[in-house]
Amino acid sequence: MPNKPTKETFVTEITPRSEDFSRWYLDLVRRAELADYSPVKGCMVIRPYGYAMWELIQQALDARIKATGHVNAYFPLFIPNSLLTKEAEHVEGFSPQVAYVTHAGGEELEEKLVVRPTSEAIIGTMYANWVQSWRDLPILINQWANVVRWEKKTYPFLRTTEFLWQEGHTAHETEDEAEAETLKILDLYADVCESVLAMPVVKGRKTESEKFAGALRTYSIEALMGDGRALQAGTSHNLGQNFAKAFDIKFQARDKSVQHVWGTSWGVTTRLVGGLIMTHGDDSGLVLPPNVAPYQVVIVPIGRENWRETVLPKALEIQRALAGAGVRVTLDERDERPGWKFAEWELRGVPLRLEIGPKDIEKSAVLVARRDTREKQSLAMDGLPQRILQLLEEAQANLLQRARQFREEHTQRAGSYAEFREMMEGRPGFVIAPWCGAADCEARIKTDTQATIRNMPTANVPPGSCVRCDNPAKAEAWFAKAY
RNA sequence: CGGGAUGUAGCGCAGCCUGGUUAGCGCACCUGACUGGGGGUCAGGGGGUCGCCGGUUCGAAUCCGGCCAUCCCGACCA
Repeated sequence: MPNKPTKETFVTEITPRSEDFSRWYLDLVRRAELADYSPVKGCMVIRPYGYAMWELIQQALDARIKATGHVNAYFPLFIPNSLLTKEAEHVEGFSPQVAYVTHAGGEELEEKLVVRPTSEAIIGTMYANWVQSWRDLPILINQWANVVRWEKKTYPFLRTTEFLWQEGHTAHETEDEAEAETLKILDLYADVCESVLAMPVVKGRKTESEKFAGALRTYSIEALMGDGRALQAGTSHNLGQNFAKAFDIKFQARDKSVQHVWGTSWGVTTRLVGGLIMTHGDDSGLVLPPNVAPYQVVIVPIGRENWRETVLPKALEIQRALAGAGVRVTLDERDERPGWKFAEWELRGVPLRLEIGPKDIEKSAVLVARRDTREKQSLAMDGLPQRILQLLEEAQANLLQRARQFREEHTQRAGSYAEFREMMEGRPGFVIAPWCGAADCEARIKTDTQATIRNMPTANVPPGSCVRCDNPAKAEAWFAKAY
């Protein structure tokens, strides 16, 4: 049922966040035209507005990946099945999710092809040909690609059968270098999340049971969504020599010995778009940080029947001035009522709305409404672009600050298991607790509370015993119910 | 893949139990007029193989069977 518009929400047709977070999210994805369901099960269409957000994330990430010495390349979508099966743990981990091509060209293929769920196998195979000497290292390659993982349960952006991502694959001379690379990328991801998406993340190491199939160690960044559930926003893996041994990636070292390379791989996906929605959105719709807003400013002309003659020229002038200052700006000159346009652009999360009407022109001013705070103020036309840039920065900073505060308010420390369970049943969020390191303890906690260890931010061993058993603690773990 | 629910216009739904003219409502959409600083009003209009296949019947959106899809809850995942 459509909701009555109120002063607070202004928007119809979106389930209130507090009423049903999941429906709110799905309504928003559809109404803001970010994505649409497709005829293919589990596969969504990313619509232009949603794709524009992904493109901005790509640009920010790509620039940072290149600035740290990596280069882009492209590897095939299809992988011969025999290659995928070379690394035992890797196959075992991925086989339930793999899609195969068995027929092509009107015939059954001699060897079925895997539609890549990730590219370690094909890239490792190529690296084996490319590496001879320590002088060939490191190899620092990234690719932007689509991958397919057959999922039982799908959800727009957060979990779809086909998704877009970037995957970096590097090969190094030493273990230390590979570990440094793994952590460097983790920092890079965290920086993009915080400075571009205004989405604070917790960096840490994954447990054995949650690590990437075939990796030595997996690190992740974890964000907290508006409903108190955690979202894995990116992963970085130290592959050790596992894939090098499986794919025979060897080099002659400085000391003349022949050794296997040390590998890493790392990725973030279109899931980030979902994370963005769930971090900042409200009952009126999306709230976009300026750095990922396809439009940072929308200009809405206000006026009487002849506004096209009286107001539009001024609006166009402002548009040109802002565009000239590097602002992504659009002018809404559709023949709709202003109030309707306000609601529509709020739904789409545009950070700043400029209202320009006869009254403003008279005062040589313009009315600015902020999406993040809903504050309105009149600004002089003089020096407007500089003031707008300043407001965009303020909005960006405010959103990060607000999200940080939300996370802090939803992060607790548990001393006992009783307390832990109570916290997990009560207000959702992160619970920090000492853990003994045993997989069965971890599994038991999941059965009892649905919470999993998201990651372990430090290598420090906390004093005392495991939150669930009496064994000494080996790590401080961040628990949460996760997407 | 197990348990529950739902498929009727782009979206949200009524009609089904108790079969029977032309399948209806709200929003959205199209045309026109008046409007225009927070989702306006009026008038006119377009849009449906009632998820698919089969059965029962003189007659099926409605009853029966099968299939498919989607959503919610549990086991796997970025």
